[in-house]
Amino acid sequence: MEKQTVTIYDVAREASVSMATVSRVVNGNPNVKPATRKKVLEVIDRLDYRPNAVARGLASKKTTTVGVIIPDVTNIYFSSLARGIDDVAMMYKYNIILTNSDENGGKEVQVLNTLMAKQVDGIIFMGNQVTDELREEFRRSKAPVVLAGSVDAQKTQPSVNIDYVAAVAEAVKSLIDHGNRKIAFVSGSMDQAINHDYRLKGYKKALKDAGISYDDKLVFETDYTYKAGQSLEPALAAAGATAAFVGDDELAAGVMNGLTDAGVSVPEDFEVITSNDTKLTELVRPKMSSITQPLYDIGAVAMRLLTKLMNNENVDENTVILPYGLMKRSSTK
Amino acid sequence: MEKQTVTIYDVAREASVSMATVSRVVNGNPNVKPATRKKVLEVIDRLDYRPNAVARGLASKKTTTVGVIIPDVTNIYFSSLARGIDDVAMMYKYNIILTNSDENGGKEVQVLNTLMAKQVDGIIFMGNQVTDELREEFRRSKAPVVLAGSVDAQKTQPSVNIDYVAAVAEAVKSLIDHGNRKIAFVSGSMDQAINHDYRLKGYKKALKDAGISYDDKLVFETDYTYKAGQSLEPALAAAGATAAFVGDDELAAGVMNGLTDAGVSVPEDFEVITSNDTKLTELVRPKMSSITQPLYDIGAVAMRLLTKLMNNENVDENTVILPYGLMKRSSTK
DNA sequence: CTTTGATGTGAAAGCGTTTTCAATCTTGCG
DNA sequence: CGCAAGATTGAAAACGCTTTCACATCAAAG
Repeated sequence: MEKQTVTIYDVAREASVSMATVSRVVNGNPNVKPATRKKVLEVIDRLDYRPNAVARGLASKKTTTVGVIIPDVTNIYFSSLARGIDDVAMMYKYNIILTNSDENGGKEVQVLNTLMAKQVDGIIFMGNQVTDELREEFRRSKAPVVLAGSVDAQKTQPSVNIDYVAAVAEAVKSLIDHGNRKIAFVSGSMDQAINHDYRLKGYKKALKDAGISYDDKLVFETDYTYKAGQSLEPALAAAGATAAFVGDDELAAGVMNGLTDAGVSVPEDFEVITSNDTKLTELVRPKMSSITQPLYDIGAVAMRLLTKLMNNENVDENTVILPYGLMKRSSTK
Repeated sequence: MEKQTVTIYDVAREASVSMATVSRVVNGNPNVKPATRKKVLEVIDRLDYRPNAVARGLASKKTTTVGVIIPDVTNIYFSSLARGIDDVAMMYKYNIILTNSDENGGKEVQVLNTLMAKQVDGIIFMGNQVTDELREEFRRSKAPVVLAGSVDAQKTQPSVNIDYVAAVAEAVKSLIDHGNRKIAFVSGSMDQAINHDYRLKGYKKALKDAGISYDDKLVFETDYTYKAGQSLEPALAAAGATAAFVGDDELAAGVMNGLTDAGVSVPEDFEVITSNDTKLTELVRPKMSSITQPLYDIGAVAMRLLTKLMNNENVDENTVILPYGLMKRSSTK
């Protein structure tokens, strides 16, 4: 006893009008006489008719769904963006197909292809390593692609970010202003544009402005995990660092706790400043000072931008830069 | 210059075979002569043909996408499940349409309807307040619905969980064993089945087993937020509690930090045990003791169960209970 | 009472696949 | 060599909706 689906045709028959008319009332097309509309609406209600979005998608070539590629939902930084994305997507009647990529190039390409096969109307990409292959896929896509909280050195795609260079420079400067000379730069893979082309650049700029020479012994390239941060203490000590700029909150929490566990007190003996201002900064003790970013908004604005692109509205600025700030909590003096 | 899409028909023409044959090779149907298959494959490659999943969905009545309703991606507990869901979904070639519900009944119903309109093949629901209306929608759905990490007192839907009653009872017992008599029960809304029908039941059981009488002054119904937990200290003190069982990790972190900030030392003066064993338990200091749950697996198993349901395979047990444990860290003696 | 320019409505052609069902080939065998 | 049983293929009908185009209707204008 498979449930019988009622189609637009059934409604048309019952209301003694054509499918076209039913389609019109369903889609809010104004060219329908009120009386007719009412009649159709009643039948729709009586039959509990629900339009089939797949058929609709095939006929109209619009699916009202967008693909979202995220490194890992489990990472609060990204899930915060995702939340912003989903909220405005819903606001504009879109749905989100969400897939985790682990920032794995091969997986990203594959996912991108299945998203395109599913005829998504647009794509939001998060991940900081836009390979040539990926770029090529973006280009081939008929659906617009916007990067959220993710940079591509070649700036070929629309994107929403903050000014990482300036933000990091400012954060590092604050550390310098507190008297630190040996400041560690702790972040993820240098293959990622955000680390290599932005954060590190900001770091170097701050050093240079203060007349401190750059020393790559102070640069720590690691995983974005709590554990990785936690086990960094010996290396940090060996390098003689007295402060650290960290590129991810979870990683920073690890660094800080590792330090604390080793008897180093933060911020007295060692200052830590992190990058993403997620909830985590408030959970740990001491609370972590951080660059602040409008996480939710980055996602929201990216999605909003995407809706414009999908509608072929013309947008004045393809790469939007949102404001950042610096929040002093207790992991810095 | 809109990109021209190549269809199955183009491939058929170029390969001088019928659409049916192309369809067969694309779908790996074995009834195709090897030579033909090769020829078609070559054309597909040359034309860079990519099947349109929407058309496929319409024709086959299968979309290979499942809907996932999540209270909030930003909550690590749920995003951990989501990660498990997505991974096995991908393993079985499904995609996930993810939507945040904020556990808001109205939104849930609405979302459920749009998911059904999009013809998802199945649905995974997270959220602990299955209203009658929701239950009715589930019933009406032709797509199977499984609950993940979420209970419905009426047990009408397939689900994957741990034994909350036993787990909480054990957790509370451990607190009792440490000499506590006044143990607070801190959790979310009592409207949620998981709190009212499971956790509280476990809590009462433990008390009863120990001959301690139940006192509803010790039950704190609040939001699942860090802030809510943090501001609970005065109330906890007023009630004379010396320990607390908390239903959510973020909330627990708030409780603990609130206590600490008020000069109460954990675990010496006050013990805290939490429920979800997310990353957060390790981030805070002291690290939080917790009930352990196979978060990722709950999601993964739920998705696996769903695949079976979608395939009409018959499953022996509709409600699967995964093992839990107790992890002693530093927030308990 | 005719003309005219909306305004409403319906017929039918897609949209790009899958899926019968029947037709056509091939084989193995006697 | 002839034939039944498979093995391969193709024709065409769905799938459920949107959209174009033409036709019918109607109120206002002349």
